[in-house]
Amino acid sequence: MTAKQQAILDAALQLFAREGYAGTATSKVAKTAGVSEGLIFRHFGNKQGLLDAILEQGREHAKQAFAKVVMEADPKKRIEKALEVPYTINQRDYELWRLIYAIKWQTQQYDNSMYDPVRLVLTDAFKQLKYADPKAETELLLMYLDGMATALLLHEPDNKAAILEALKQKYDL
Amino acid sequence: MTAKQQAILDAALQLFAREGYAGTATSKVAKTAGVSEGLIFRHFGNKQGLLDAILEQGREHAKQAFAKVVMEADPKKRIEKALEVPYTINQRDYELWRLIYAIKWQTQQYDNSMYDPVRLVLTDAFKQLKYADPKAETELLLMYLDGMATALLLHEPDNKAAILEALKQKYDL
DNA sequence: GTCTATATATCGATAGAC
DNA sequence: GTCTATCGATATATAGAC
Repeated sequence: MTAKQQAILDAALQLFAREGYAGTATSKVAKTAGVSEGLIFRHFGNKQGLLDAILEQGREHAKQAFAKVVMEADPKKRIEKALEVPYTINQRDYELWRLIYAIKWQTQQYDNSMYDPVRLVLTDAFKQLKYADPKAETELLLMYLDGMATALLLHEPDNKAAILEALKQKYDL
Repeated sequence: MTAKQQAILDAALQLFAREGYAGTATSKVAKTAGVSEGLIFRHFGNKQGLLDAILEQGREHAKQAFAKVVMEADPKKRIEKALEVPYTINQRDYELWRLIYAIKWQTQQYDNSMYDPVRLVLTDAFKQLKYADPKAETELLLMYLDGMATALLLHEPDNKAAILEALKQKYDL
């Protein structure tokens, strides 16, 4: 990975996240990165290849974010760690996450199976804690995470901590 | 509103929702609607005007969806009605909502103040019910709604009803 | 209101030199 | 690895006839 390659990725991430994938011209990516337009195609094949390279980094981030949840043995602590996941996202990765969230609304590019390992361990936790419908509880919790992440990425509420507290209370945490 | 005008709006909504605003050519909208391309610009000025016309309809839908929540006098019933809002969306309006949700990730086009009247009445409800932090509870509930709407629009979970039940339980409903 | 024809700019992508 | 130059296709938008 050369410096110019990384510059292209950085510029593309920033522009794709802010103005959309289709809304961003490769010429603009090149100009922002300070490289020639041809270089983009030399390194990434085509525009889609450039997006794929960025999203691949994103998948790694997601895996890392949920690793602590999956590894937690205690069911109660596992749920608590899951609720905290959106808050563990580093601010400097926000643009990457905004792109991921924007892309999922684009044509059938949404891969929901990514969260299946998390589903498994959460359902198990709710089962151990004798919840009436562990599967429904899991989906509900994932929905909350989605809503919370959306709020953080789009309008950063000023009472973040209080919201998390109110949520934890609903799970007796 | 002539028949062809409506045909343009219908085609644009479908295509913008499925392939994105920037990703959809006006020529494709014209072809799908069965009209000439020039007619689009005659009626809507430019491509952005076409999008605005669609989103204006969307704002009306949103207002209608939350009307029953705002009008409910009983605080407990008000919260219940709010939780049910995503389920009241008609399936044939899904494309419109998908477009709205996709657009909100595009450059600062997100207008969060739209929900301010709902915020007001929900905070009031939580206050009446003696919740510890009514404002945090309101934001939390709105996040739930966002996550739930996302789930319904993107992958329609098979246990919708059970999820709503699990959620209602958390508010003693 | 609607269509055909066209202007003009920009798009993604390639070729070839260094 | 990187740049310059350029291609053909397609984009938004306009003009003028009916």
